[in-house]
Amino acid sequence: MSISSRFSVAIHILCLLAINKEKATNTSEYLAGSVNTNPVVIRKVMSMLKGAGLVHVRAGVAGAELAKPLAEITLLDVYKAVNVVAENDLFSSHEHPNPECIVGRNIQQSLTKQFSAAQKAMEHSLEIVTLAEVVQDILESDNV
Amino acid sequence: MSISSRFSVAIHILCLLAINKEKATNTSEYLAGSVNTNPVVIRKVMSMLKGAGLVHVRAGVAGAELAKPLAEITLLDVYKAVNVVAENDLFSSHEHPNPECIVGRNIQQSLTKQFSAAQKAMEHSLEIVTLAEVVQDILESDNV
DNA sequence: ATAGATGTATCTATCATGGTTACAGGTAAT
DNA sequence: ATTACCTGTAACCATGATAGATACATCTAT
Repeated sequence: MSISSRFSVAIHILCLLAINKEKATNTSEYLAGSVNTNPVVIRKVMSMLKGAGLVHVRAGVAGAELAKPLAEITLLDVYKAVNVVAENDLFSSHEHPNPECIVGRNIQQSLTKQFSAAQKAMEHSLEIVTLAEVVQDILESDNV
Repeated sequence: MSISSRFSVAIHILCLLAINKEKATNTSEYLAGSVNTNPVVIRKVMSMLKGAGLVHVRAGVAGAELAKPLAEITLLDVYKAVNVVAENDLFSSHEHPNPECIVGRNIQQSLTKQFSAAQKAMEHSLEIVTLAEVVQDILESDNV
């Protein structure tokens, strides 16, 4: 299993919006060309980013733009926007363990605790990085 | 997406092996009854746990037992044993972004860095918990 | 030899993913 | 207002992972 590439696509899009300032050229087709996918895939992701208030897009008018400064968008914001992992659902548990067994009737509570902690640790790691850092990374790599 | 319940099943099995000391009764059928699944599912998981050196099982002979003390088995050990997430593959990235775009040709390197950090944070959270704690949790919950 | 267990191969239904086509509806420019 | 071009979305498809199930080979203790 793997977390959907919708997340990486979303990051890609947002970075590109930040770098390419000419709003009107940021069409779903242009973005699809950079990501190397279908324009509809881009529009679906864009729709989620719009719903989360990260971008401004208008039906019928070419181009999208960031709704916030780069430094105010964390990777966690993007991750939540594109809904790749549901709340407390990074790990799945077997359902309906046998309540007549001591392990069966108590393990879920314990698993939930540990799984939730692990998921939070991962999400916190995403929370401390902003898109500003990612863009800077990209610019620096390109200058080498 | 969600990480396979093979992981939670594996934890369940190991806890049960620790609690039910009568080795001979720990057959795949008995374990399946507690987990509430098919005995073959149990045997598949058991096969992976055996490969990782966490349990002793012998073909043809009923029952399994832990190969190590509970306190020496971390959740990370189990997670790796059942192979639910490949190395550096918790997050998937879109492949073949456009190398003619500055974002396209540099983002993967940056994503890999961030994704790998997030995955490590999650795995570290699993590493600091041993099965001994989970079993204790189970016993305590049951005594309330 | 037999009974009962593990080890696996194989098949199935189900579901998420990513890509695609098709089209409805919005907007701006002529 | 017509046109050209864009976004928004529904619908469909191929693919791959998952969890369950059947079937059977193989092993071991009695």
